Amino acid sequence: MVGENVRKCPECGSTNLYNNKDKGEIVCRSCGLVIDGRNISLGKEWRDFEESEGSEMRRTGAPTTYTKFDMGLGTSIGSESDSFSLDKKQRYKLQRLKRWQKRLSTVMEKNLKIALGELRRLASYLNLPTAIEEESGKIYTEAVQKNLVRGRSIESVVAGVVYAACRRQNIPRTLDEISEASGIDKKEIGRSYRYITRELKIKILPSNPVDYISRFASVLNYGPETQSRGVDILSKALTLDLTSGRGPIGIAAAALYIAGLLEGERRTQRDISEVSGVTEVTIRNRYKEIITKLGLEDEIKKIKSKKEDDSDDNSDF
DNA sequence: AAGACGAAAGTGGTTGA
DNA sequence: TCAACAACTTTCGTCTT
Repeated sequence: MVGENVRKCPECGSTNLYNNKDKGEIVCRSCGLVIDGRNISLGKEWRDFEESEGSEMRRTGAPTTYTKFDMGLGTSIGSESDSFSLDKKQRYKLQRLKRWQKRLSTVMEKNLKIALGELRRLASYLNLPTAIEEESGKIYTEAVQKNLVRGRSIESVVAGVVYAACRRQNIPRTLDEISEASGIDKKEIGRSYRYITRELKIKILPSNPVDYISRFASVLNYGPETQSRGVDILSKALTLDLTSGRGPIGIAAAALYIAGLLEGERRTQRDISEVSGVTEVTIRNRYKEIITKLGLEDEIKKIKSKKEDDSDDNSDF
């Protein structure tokens, strides 16, 4: 990964940064800090990164894109004279296309224009990679074509669509985050999200808690050991039954909490609750479940008594 | 005083009759 | 369409550090 330019990690000053495109994050290799906070507007740089990493797609003029209402083409189907050489069947097809385009451009254009503007705003606020924006645009276009936006506000549907796109690309954003970015109520987003995915038959696998770990960990200033420990705990919990039906975020949060205890980087439940968006109670419940099922109770007790005992730092695992 | 823990009641969504 | 149900939240009291 070359071409990372001159950015430095504000935490440790290292220039050894890693652009994790999958997660939409820029991470410091030395201290694990996620540098690209979602509130920082870095839209320009994002594109730079993508191009410098050899993505060919953006080299030849405007790409076709779902983030413009007509995919950026601006083409309209021509008049009769274009079709003189076509046979009957094809000409009929062409006519139908023209009718379609007319309907599309009159009824849906306005809606799409507004929606895609909102979409872009959201994506840049949340610092989402372009792939998400594309997918969101695609989904939304489908939704409009199937008349799914009727009673709902454009904004709420856009928010729901963005959430869906994030889920599909395994780039986790919580409902809370999208809610904050869009100003739409969490419930409302969830509602339109469910509606859209159901009607469009978008299959979304239950989100993997592991996807949340790295982001939460960096916000909480956990070191890399704790982070991988958290993933470790999490994957063990996954192989047991612990995850079915439970909210993945709560599980991720609890796993991180435990990892913090085990690695001596203690955070309060409230801290974790704040960054993860689930309550302390839920974290506690998952926490208890996990440690009993994984047989971690003794280990944790040991650590706690060690703290009372003396603050020796000869712990080895 | 702050954090951890847990009980009890409430909320919104899913499911099955 | 409604009731039962599970997961999660809110609130609050108690214990621990």
